[in-house]
Amino acid sequence: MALTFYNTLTRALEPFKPLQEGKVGLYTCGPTIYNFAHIGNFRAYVFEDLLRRYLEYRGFEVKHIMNLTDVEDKLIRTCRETGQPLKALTAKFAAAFFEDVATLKIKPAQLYPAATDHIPEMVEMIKVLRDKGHTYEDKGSIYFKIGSFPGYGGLGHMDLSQLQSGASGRVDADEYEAEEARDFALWKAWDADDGEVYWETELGKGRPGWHIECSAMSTKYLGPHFDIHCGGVDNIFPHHENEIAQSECATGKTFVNYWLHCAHLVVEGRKMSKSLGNFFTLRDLVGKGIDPVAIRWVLLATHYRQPNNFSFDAVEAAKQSLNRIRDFRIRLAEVRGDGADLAELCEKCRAEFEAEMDSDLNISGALGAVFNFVRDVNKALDEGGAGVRGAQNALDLLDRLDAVTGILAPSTEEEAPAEIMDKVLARQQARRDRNFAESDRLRDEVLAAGWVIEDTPKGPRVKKA
RNA sequence: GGCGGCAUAGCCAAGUGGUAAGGCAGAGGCCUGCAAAGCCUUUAUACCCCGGUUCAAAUCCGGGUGCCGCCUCCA
Repeated sequence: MALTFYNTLTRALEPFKPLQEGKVGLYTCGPTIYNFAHIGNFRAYVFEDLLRRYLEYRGFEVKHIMNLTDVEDKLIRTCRETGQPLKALTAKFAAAFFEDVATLKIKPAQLYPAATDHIPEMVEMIKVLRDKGHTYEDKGSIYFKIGSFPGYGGLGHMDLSQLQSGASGRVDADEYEAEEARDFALWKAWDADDGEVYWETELGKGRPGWHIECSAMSTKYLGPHFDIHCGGVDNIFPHHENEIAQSECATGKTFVNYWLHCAHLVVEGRKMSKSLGNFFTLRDLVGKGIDPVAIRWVLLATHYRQPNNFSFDAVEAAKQSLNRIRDFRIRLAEVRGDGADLAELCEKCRAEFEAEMDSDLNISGALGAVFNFVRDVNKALDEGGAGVRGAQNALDLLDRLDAVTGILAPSTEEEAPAEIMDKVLARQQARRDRNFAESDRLRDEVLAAGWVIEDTPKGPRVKKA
């Protein structure tokens, strides 16, 4: 079965065909680094990570570019209010973002180009658009005339005549300077509020609009026409719509073949908002002692086009699921002797996993296949029907699937400290003496210290509680 | 006002015309000195509501209700 993606452009499932055999150009809209990213943002980045990892699993060489938006209204306001230079502010949050990416085991993109490092590229593209008659100037700012691009509205399937100016409440329409409210800024002329944030260019003194950065940088690093562009559904209109307009008008080429967008995340069934008290950054959650891999699990385990309901019950369930996988791996690692090689079970799991993932990254179905595998192999182990080779085959398969999901790795927990192990040994002696009151007392002590004892035929196993 | 998405057990979540995957939690059993882990069995007369199409619908159509999103810089 062929790898298939749902393309926002056509609103249909399409077999994936890269422009170049075996290679994929992937551009994903990254964060605006004016604050710590929240878990809703990471839902998108985790989805993109899954996409990228699965493409690599499928043998594609993926060139993944994620931009960092480091000049924008909120940033400029903060600079003005705090007196900090723009770069100092963005450097701090960029560093925080990369820490968070590592925490969630997101595979880093090959490149994270920042908007402010690509002003010349943006100026160049705006000049081309100007020369081709797609722009107009007003009070020093340059706007893109959407009426000059016949395909405008194709991605969002928007009927332009129905657009209500300012309906989102995000802008003050009265202050808007474009000829038509639907037109968008390519270049914004400097005004006093911008303070020190400006560039002197052939277009005048000012700063770029938001949309142009993605067009300029994706073209620079992936070429004018590339394979996949991702983002959250909120990016469909206007951001991606505008990117298409700019890029296709500037280069005369098709911009992107496949547009993939993920649905939003809600928390406890409600839109995440500070007033509801359900707004979380990754740091907030890790600070509560939640295993980051459990967070990754919750963000990942819902199909990307479904709304994801992040709840603490779901985190708890994910944590238990993780334990199940980790315990399973421990059990496999302890297998000794000859026995079945489990080749059939491994092959069945692999085939089901791939079939589900091929189908527009159906991760829920794919994880279902993994859990069926865990159950079937556990059963084989119970019946003494598996040997070292089988266990190794199973572990190898989990490693391969972990390369895709990032949630099937062994526990990285440390060994229990010596004083705990002393108590474990003392408990063993008490058990041999059939002094169960003492052995249970020692087990409770060990548990109180944060370690769980599981007795196995080969002796006690000690795990972090 | 316009447009789009979603609604499946206590919770999370697949399935999108042929009779409800999987996980977590719960119940019973096996194993264990007792536990834990694991295994087995079990847990939705049925998929938001009301109509309709069909031999057959969670799945298609129409109408509701609720939630989420977009309609100029939010993943």
